Amino acid sequence: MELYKENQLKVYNSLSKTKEEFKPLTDGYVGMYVCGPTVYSNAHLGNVRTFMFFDVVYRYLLHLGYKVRYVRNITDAGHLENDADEGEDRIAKKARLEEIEPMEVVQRYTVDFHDVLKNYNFLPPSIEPTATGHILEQIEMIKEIIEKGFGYEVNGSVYFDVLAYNKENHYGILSGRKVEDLIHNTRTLDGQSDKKNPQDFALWKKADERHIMRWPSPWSDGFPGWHLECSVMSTKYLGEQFDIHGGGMDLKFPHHECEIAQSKTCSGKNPVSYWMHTNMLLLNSQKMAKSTGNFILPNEILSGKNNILPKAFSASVVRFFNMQANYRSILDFSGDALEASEKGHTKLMEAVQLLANVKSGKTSTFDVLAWKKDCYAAMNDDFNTPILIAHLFDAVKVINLIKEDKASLTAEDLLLFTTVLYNFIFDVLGLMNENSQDNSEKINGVVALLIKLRKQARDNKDWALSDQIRDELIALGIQLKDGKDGTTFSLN
RNA sequence: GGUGUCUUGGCCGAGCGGUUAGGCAAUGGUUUGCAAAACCAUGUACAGCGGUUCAAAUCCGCUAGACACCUCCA
Repeated sequence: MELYKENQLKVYNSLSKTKEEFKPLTDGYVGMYVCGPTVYSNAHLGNVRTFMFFDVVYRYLLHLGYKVRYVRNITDAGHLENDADEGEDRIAKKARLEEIEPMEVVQRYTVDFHDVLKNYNFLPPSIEPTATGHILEQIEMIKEIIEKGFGYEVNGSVYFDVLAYNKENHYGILSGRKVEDLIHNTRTLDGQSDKKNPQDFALWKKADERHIMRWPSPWSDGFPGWHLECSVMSTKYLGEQFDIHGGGMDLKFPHHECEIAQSKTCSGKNPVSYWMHTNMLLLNSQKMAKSTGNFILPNEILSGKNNILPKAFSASVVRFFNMQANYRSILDFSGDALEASEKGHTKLMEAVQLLANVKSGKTSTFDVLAWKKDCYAAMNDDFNTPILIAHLFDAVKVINLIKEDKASLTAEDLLLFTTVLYNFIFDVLGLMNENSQDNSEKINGVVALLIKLRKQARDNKDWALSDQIRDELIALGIQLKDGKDGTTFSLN
């Protein structure tokens, strides 16, 4: 039997602002769409926090036995700078600055993005569509919106008529806004707009002569508005209605609001059952953002080449750090916090390694079934990874007690225990045991030899020599650990 | 100005009406030739004020502070 049948997942829905029982539209199948990056620069750690959380959502859904179609787009056109209607296409701007082709920018940062995802052990989504690959579909959708009376053309550009939509619908339903309030509080923009009212957003923008990213359309040579691509691609690959739509909190308004308006205009239905939003990652108590320069790049953490952290950290530690906080909470990034996570991560992984050599006993002193239930309960409760990790440390304690002969598990329990632990650490959380991968055969052999020599010295009470071996190894980053059953080591 | 979220022990961070979250650090102990590492045990909290309740970190109100969105943003 599939695990999802015995695990009732609860999901916090941003739309209802409550935790709801998760019921897919089609039993056993889940459609999930997550707003991906705009590839006009490197994805920073704040961006990655969102993708990392949904990676865990994806992993857990798969673990539960759901068949998941996970769509995460790449925005490679149509994402405008400043005001969505007066600004300049982000990709095109970067290309002009760097004097390269727009698609060269797209390629460079897409490759970088994928490099980061690989380093951080992400599962690839089922489909990773691009905006430029769906210009035709976007034009079709604009036509449909115009036909239904919610889009209008002015000077070659097409806008969505928010006030018309709001008569029968609630524009602002997701972000808790009212159109009337928006009208009062919208800042006056300097550029003259073709729009009927400032809340309207662009579906298609006419490109001026210098604009290099452009496509022909019934209205003008131009490019699609940013909000459109997600409506188009989610509908195309997941249908008019699908289960989960994810993204960062900052996309709630206006991006997701616009998506709802566009999709609902075309299909007449609410497109998404569960809206999930991740909270922001802070650096120096401020939101990480490309525009302010307040950010750190994921690969800079791995290399240690940055001005923020005292040293390099592994991808798995960064994952662990992220998962120790709830995705709906603001998380403050700092070197101290990462270092604390690193130690906890090491403790966890060392216990996992110990587990491989643990022998079963006649009785079980630990209730493995109850523990397993707790682990699932944590994840079933809106993907509560911090609670899951707390339970994983219960397991660490048990493993260490077994090592000290103060606890035991029967063969059957030990197998279950190991399976569940591995499932959650590696399959669901996507952590990696880098330590074991780093130890090459040769290093293992050499250190084993030194341990042997040191043991001989110690047996002869030649403390000077044994301490020399120990101290010089530690200087090289190799930590010897004297235990009851001999000496082991770990690399720092 | 509008809207929303948040303020937990030395630090990070769960909990969201009654039971020890967890990690890091600290203290004591076990272990060790001495150490390191490891393990075991332990403490200090819920921004302030007021209210509801048998019971509040948890619900309500006010005050102070922080952050976010309202304009591109994961």
